[in-house]
Amino acid sequence: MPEMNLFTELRALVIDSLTQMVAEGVLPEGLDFKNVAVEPPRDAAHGDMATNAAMVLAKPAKMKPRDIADALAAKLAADDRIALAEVAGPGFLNLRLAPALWQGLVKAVLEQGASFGRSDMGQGDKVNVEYVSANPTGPLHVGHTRGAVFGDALCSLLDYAGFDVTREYYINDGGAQVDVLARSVYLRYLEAHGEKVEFPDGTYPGDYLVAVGEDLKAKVGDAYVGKGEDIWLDEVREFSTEAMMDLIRADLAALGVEMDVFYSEKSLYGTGKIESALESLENKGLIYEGVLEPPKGKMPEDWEPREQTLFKSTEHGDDVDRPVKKSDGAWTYFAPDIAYHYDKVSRGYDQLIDVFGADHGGYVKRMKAAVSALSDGKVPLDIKLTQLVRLFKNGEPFKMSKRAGNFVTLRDVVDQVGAGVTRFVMLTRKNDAPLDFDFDKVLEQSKDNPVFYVQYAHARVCSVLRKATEGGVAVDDPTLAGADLSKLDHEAELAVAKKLAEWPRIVEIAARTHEPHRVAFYLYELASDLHSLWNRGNDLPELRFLQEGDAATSQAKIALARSVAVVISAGLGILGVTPLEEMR
RNA sequence: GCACCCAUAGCUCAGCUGGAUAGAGCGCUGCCCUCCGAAGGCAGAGGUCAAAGGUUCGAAUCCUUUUGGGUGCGCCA
Repeated sequence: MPEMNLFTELRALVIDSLTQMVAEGVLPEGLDFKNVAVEPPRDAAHGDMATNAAMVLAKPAKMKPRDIADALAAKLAADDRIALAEVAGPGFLNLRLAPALWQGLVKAVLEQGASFGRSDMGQGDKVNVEYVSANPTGPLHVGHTRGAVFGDALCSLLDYAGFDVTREYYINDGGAQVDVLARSVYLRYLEAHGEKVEFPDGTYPGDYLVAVGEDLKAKVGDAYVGKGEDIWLDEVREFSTEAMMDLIRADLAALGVEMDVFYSEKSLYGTGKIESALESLENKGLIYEGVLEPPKGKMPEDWEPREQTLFKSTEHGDDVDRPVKKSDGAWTYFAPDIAYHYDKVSRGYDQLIDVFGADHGGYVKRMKAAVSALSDGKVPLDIKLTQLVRLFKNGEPFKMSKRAGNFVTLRDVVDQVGAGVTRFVMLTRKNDAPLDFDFDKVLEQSKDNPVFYVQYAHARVCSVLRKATEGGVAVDDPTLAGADLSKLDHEAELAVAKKLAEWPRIVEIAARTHEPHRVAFYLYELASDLHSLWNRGNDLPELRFLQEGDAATSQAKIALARSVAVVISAGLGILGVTPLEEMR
């Protein structure tokens, strides 16, 4: 496959050179090169890339770092890709690369287009990412929105990095909350029949159920009026959860999120799935009857010791063992969760990822313990927690009472600022850090608004392409890729190429750490570099992308600009944001 | 009480497998532009990376303890 990751390419060169040095007797046999890194130095004055090889190997080779570095530098300098190799500091080897390498990189971007930066690190491994999984009791709110955006971007990122990804939603349709939903809908149904109803505590008073009550009336007429729960509960529950899932699917669609699998919790009951999952644990000797100690320091008021069926999760890293059956013999919520993850493991995934809200942090250990036990430690489960979203409007906290049922919904946000802006902003913070979302600021057209700044860079490039075309200069990608890129020799231009070179590396780091926000930050930096070059064109006309009357030079410079747009477009694609071609 | 997450510039936050003089935006200070390649540009000041120990050639990053904040803690999902 076509790869243009200069960092891995250069690392391979360094390793080759070290291997040669071993063969020549300069270095002793049996060295481990695993920790040898080739990275961009923090300070550009230190060159284009730096390697720590000499320092890492000094101890095992029983040599001075300086001596290793000198020998390695001499070897590397012989390669025509290396313009300069010099030893610095405690033993760093700083490399300056030949301009042709950077020019070749621009060409590679244009040739590979959207797949420049794709990685095969995933090796086609099957990954299941469960996200959103909101209770089917109402529309999605802002908290869900962050989880949805994060999970979806993570999936795209993993796909881009060569994993085989399944996007999955777990429908909590098996617990008491769907009974509450059913009763709430029933009240709306009575209301649709002209009855005056009140919503007691413990029901959902939200307006969004009015239409569901009316739909129910349209379907069954007055068949349930004046009847007891035993008559209507099952039917109404099913009718209502389906209605809610339709609502949720539509919410997700508005955000541009499409799931591959919706997995029903209810389907685990009465089908033997929970039983067989627990049997699997039982066979490993991890199920027993016992009494838990009360939590210290926070004694529940109605605590009394009870014997329960427990999962020995402490054997797999949990703090205490967890009950899987209530004292009345019914399953706890944890039991279907175990069965669900057992099912995921059984479906042959190499890796599982769960995206939860931060308020579920307490379940991380027990879920990991369960998956570890169920898969005999073979399937890793990573759980990503998304922190709160704090809403603002014009710098003022934007509060709504959830109790009243008028919480801020995903729709509220998307309708006001658009799906693209919503998605990008939700990814401008690490998943485990709280996020401030200001309805006004995210639409601001200025440098401190990353969404705008990145889109603006893309739009600017498109504008140049349009102008060039108007001026009769061919700017299709094949033509640009074939341009004389040796004309790109200005330090300011090479700086942009160097930033482009980081893209494949960013993809791999972000994919490995499961942190899509790194893509958003990188795009901001790339956009910033483009704007910086653009601005320098104000003072130095020779840095302008369009060179009047010189098609060849224009094409070389536009090739660089176009490369930036290609990478921005690819990056935004991962984030699920559509790049803009103009912003007037 | 216990567990998990967090603590980086005045503010909001990045910071890769541990790597060199810790970065960005805002704000502040100074200079420049009034162009239409636009929704400003350039430069500067600003840091005990919460504290203390430890590991290491090297720590914001890993380990331990402490302080301060958030979340959660048997029959709610």
